[in-house]
Amino acid sequence: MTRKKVKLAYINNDSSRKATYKKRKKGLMKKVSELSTLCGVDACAIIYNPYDTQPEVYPSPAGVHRIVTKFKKMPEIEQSKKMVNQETFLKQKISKVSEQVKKLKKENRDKEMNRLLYGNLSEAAMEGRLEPSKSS
Amino acid sequence: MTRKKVKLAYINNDSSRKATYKKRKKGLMKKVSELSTLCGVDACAIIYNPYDTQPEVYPSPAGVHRIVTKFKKMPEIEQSKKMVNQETFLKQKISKVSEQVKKLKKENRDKEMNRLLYGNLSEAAMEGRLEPSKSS
DNA sequence: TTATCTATATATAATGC
DNA sequence: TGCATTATATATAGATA
Repeated sequence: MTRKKVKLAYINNDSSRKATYKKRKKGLMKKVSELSTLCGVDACAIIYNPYDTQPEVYPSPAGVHRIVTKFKKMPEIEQSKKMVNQETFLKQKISKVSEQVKKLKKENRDKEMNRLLYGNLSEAAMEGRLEPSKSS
Repeated sequence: MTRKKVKLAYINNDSSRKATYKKRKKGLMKKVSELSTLCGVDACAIIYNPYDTQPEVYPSPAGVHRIVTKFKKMPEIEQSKKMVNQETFLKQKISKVSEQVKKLKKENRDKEMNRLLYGNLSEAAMEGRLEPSKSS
């Protein structure tokens, strides 16, 4: 049974989008609640869906108001410093991959050095790491 | 290696609380981002931690402001209707368990009826469903 | 439509560097 | 402190009732 492997894009099918929304909203609210409890932080979430004029909030309208008021008092420039968004995620992922690349390159250099010193070509060749560098 | 089984309560140990905060905040922001994308909803999150004066927000300060403004325009009573919080979670759990209890009771009645009609005591007894009702 | 059921995907606690 | 690993726990897509 193939169950998942969802691409991160707007779900066109109405019923499945709604179903996903319901499940994920519940999960999200639980996560916010857990973070608050475990780490003693003040957190809130507001979700507007197109099916409803009212937003769904955590922890409560009053709680949201209190946090929002705190937030509004802060100058926008200060707020930006701690912004967390998709761009940040992507950047994190990129730097992680870059690190891996660096590590692999070093590994290759070591292998190559080994080959030159001891003529141990077979092992490296087996691992497919010695393809001639194509003219790119 | 025993790895997890965390109770949902404030983590006293400073370093592990901070580590947990970092991980879970990241996960949470990702979840908000995914919900927005998958379901095309307008969502935001604000997290204040004690280690920092600035909150961490999704999707951006401007986005939060926009959503928050929408929220503020709404009368409080309307807001309450769609409140999702821990109380709601608990209520949901309770009603789910209540349903189970109802189902099991019905099952027991059926079993008992069967016994009376056909004298098929053994099966029901094996399943441990025929304990005498205690005076409670 | 809502609820339940599982196979899988994802998140994350503990650990070592 | 932060990052990487990995064993587990949790979330959830898809199917079914």
